[in-house]
Amino acid sequence: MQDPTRPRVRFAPSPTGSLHVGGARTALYNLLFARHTGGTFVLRIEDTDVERSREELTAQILSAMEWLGLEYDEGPFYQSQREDLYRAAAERLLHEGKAYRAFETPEELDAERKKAEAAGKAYRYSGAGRAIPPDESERRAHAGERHVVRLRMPDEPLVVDDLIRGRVEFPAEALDDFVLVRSGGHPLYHFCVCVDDTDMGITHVIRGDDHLANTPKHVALFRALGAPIPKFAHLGMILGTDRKKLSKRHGAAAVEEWRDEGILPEALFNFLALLGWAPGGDREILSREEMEREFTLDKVGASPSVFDPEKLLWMNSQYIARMPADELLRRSLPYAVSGAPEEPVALRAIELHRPRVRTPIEMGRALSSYAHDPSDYEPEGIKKHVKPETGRHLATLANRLEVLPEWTTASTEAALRETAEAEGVSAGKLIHPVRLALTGVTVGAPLFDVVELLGKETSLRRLRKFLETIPAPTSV
RNA sequence: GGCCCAUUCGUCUAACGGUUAGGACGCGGCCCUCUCAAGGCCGAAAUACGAGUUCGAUUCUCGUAUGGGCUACCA
Repeated sequence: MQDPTRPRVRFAPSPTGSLHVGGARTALYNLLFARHTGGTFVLRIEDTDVERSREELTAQILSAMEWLGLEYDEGPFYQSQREDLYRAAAERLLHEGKAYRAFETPEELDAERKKAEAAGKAYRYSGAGRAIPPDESERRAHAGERHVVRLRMPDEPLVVDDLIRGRVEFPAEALDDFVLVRSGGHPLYHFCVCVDDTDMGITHVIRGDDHLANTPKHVALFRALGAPIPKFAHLGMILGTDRKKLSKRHGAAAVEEWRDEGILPEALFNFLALLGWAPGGDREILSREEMEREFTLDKVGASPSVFDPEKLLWMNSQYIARMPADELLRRSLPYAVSGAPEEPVALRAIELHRPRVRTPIEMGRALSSYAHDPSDYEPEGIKKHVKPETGRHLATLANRLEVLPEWTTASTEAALRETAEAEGVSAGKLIHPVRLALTGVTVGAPLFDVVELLGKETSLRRLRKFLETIPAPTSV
């Protein structure tokens, strides 16, 4: 049963697209608010637009929410299954004279709108339906005449008390008698929202700024419904780097795209939480518990924020740095497409590469490099590090390594340095080509750690294979 | 067009009338170093503009500019 002293909030996506990061942030703030206050987080799917809503998109949104850790307490409720409720509410509003039927056709309305536009005036619905006596309205409806149901808006200004923006007043002239129910009988968005928020006992509406201008409609509706008016908190929009509302044009705008990029759910969660909210102090990396403990609406900012993928990636690397090795291994393994070494080696490789990767995808690649010999060598590296005498040096080194009694970071490094000295070159002259030989690339973990992890057999095999691909050792 | 919202380093943000305007990402430098990272230290970088109110404005008010949102029988 609903506890009247506990807040109830909701996230209400409409399944006309995948879960957008803006929507995810809204859901996240609702969740944090609910957890902080001991309230309840309800999920409601707004699928009243039968033309645009798609079932598979609902499933996609649900799975993205689960992945991100956006768990709800009640729902999902589907508006498409609650039409009786809306119908009854519309009936009641009609009965009480708070709403009325209007019989204009869409074409007539369109013409009026165009006329107003041409005259340079703001369009408003004529209000003709208001004047139709109830019995006539009833009769025409029963006769099957197509009509919509409109709300009778009050003539006074409507005030929205927003927890983030303060008091916002909307002049009465700006508000139209908007449509509650379409001529086909389908209830419309604003109507469903208010009926549902009332029915579900929603106490706080936390949503995007794009709904602020709709809020006076909702206030009027709640009043007409005789329902308590929830508190509102309108969040600033999330923008792309060009300061336009974030969308597909900006690249990844959907949660699952970031998932596919290798962003960890906890990193995205943390990043999104900080887009518009600052807990105070200088902290950037916060645990879920800390966020739940410290989240309050009064620390949420009103201005829009630009989504910065660069910072997200940094945050991801911070989570990678803090993750237990076995867990990081588990999460990276799916990306080790050409195999991974045995677990003991893999766990050590994790530690070696942890500070060098920003995603499990990169880690997976690093793991694979231990299981598979390089198939080619970075051309730039060859050019830079392979000199005429390099082959000879490497051959000498290989022979020396071959007879090493023990194979460790220290012993192999000593062997290489001794070789270099004997050949009269700096250690770097050997280190770089050896890295190229063993890994195929010029950058990576400290060489002798790699050598030890690879083991004697693999290291020597890769070294000799490399020797075959470069100019033959010149004789002394 | 009308209505509404927003405006601190390039970006995310702190500073609830008095601060050398703080932190983080990114950027540059130095240190560390076999490379690349990570890490440490240092640095450049902001109160959109104009009026008020006030002894004093990033902070309060009003205008301007810029950006955004809404203005459907979409959500």
